Amino acid sequence: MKWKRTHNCGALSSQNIDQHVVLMGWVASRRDHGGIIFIDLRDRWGLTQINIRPESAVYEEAKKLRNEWVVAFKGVVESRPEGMMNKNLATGEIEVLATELEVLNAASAPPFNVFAENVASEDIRLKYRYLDLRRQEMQDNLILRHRVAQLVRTYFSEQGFLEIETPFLMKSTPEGARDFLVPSRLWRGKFYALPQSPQTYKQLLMIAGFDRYFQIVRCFRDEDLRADRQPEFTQIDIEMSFVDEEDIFEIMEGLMARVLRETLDIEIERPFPRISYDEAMRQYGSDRPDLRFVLKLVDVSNIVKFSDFNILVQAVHAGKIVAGICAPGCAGYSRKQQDDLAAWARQRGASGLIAIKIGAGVLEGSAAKFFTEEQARAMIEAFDAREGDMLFICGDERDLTRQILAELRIEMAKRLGLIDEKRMSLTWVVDFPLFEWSPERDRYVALHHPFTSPLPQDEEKMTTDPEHVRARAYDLVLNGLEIAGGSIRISQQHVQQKMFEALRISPAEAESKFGFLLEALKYGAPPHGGIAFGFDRLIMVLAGCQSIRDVIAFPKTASATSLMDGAPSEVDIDQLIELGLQIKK
RNA sequence: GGGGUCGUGGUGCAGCUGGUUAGCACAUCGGCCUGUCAAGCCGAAGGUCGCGGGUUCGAGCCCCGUCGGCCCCGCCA
Repeated sequence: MKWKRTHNCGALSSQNIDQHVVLMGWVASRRDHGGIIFIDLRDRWGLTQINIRPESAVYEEAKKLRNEWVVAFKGVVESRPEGMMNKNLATGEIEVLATELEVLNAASAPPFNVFAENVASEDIRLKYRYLDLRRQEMQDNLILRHRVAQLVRTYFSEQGFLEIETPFLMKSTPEGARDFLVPSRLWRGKFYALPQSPQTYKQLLMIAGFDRYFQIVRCFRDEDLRADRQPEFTQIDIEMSFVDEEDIFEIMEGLMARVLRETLDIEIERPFPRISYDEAMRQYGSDRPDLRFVLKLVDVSNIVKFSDFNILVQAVHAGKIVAGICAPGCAGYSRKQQDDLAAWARQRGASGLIAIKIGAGVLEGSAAKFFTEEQARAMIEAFDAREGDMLFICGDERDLTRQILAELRIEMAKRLGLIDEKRMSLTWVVDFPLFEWSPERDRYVALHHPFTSPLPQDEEKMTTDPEHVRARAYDLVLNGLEIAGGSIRISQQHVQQKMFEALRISPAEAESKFGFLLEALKYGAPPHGGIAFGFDRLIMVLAGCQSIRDVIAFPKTASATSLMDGAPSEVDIDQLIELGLQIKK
């Protein structure tokens, strides 16, 4: 490198005309006219056009340049001729007339074009991730990610929070997701676990008196992947002392308002709406409803059960529910379209999907005959349906019905264009159940985690009626995506013990797994609670991406491998021996 | 663990109900061209269709298996 860079590729403008500059970067595009040659020089900050004239000393060498070569140009900033300015380019008013050129590194022809609109398939992109990351879109995503991370740090610091690091090598926790294990060399046969979240540590930090903690921290869960799930992902982890739900909501709403303002220039209304878990399930069939559109589920069991619609009457008598959604303007759906939707529903386990057209104040179609005039009116009223709408009705077990209608609700919203893509809809979902029955484990498990406080008025039901105990737990839902979740924690040891009892974790087991926390709770634990944001998911939404892989520099594939470096891989036998491990095939 | 979908020159795609030399664009290489901005024009090289097996006179196309990408269910306190 012969020279010092004076400017980056996005810095120059007509302010710099006549200045002598040195630019360094990658060749994004070469336009050789036989005489004059134009090079678009690219770096993180932008693109600057280099002009190489036939009479230039570097002309012959410049002819050899190819895409993605790394080069340095010395030259003079000139105004582009009248009519040759490029308004799409920040540096479009100027160009650099090259006087000297140094090839810093020639490059092989890249496996895909970095500077093109056609994006390579994802496996190729992942294999050559360092090239994929050169693309503008990926650069923008990671720059956005950085900006939000900085915002988060600034915001919480201003609010009196401390960023404190917690261990990555920790004790394996039995509840929840599968742990990634790390074998101990010094303690043969023993293992560390990578944290699924710093949950217990942040509670201990509250007990230690730090009062307000946050951390942007990596978490690890050995579960199957999805578009919004990676085996390692990043959380904004937060915990606060001497607070209740309101305090936490206020701080988090402040954070979201600021992030949305400073990234997307969106002013969000506060306080955010709240909906109970029960209501969410009833009205939307989901604990993370997308509220960018309405389209509520309506339970019509009480109307249908008096009709002559035998299948549905029987369903209600069998303890199932009959519910549906009203798809606006869909009365024109053909027989085939209806059948396809029914097949779609059956594929998801429904016994069927009944379509009922709405006429002028009456029901139409083959199902209409089962309803009296009065029942028909009641149906129309329940759905707030209008002429030309179509009801889609499902009659199955409560949870299944809701689940299918929840999916149908989203599917229809997409088809009918009911979703305003620009809108950011934030909602708190509150009053989650504390427990959930696990058929596999034949016991109750914590829906959130075993340190979640019950609602005080439900506390006595913990052992007698676990099903109906509500938790002081809350999720923040953004456009149908769970982006944060948290709870007020148990800060009293006797409640914590009751929790383990309800989960059928024996005192001995509780002692061995969580003894340190139980012990800590004895020594003056302040009331505390917190929340954690899925940082990748948040960035994904802000960036308008469909997958968190696009906002993570080096993500894994859906089968948890890294196509670039080949992880996971087999290891040297000596490494295994040292750890006292033997592979069983 | 299960379901779906995709897999064709370096890259992105096309390839009709199976039928002769597998097309197109970009990239690559060579030539021409002094104002482009994803430059243009002319030309060349480059694939046996992820892999294995089967059906057939004949398979990129059909069937089975397998590997890989992606999406979903289960799973994810």
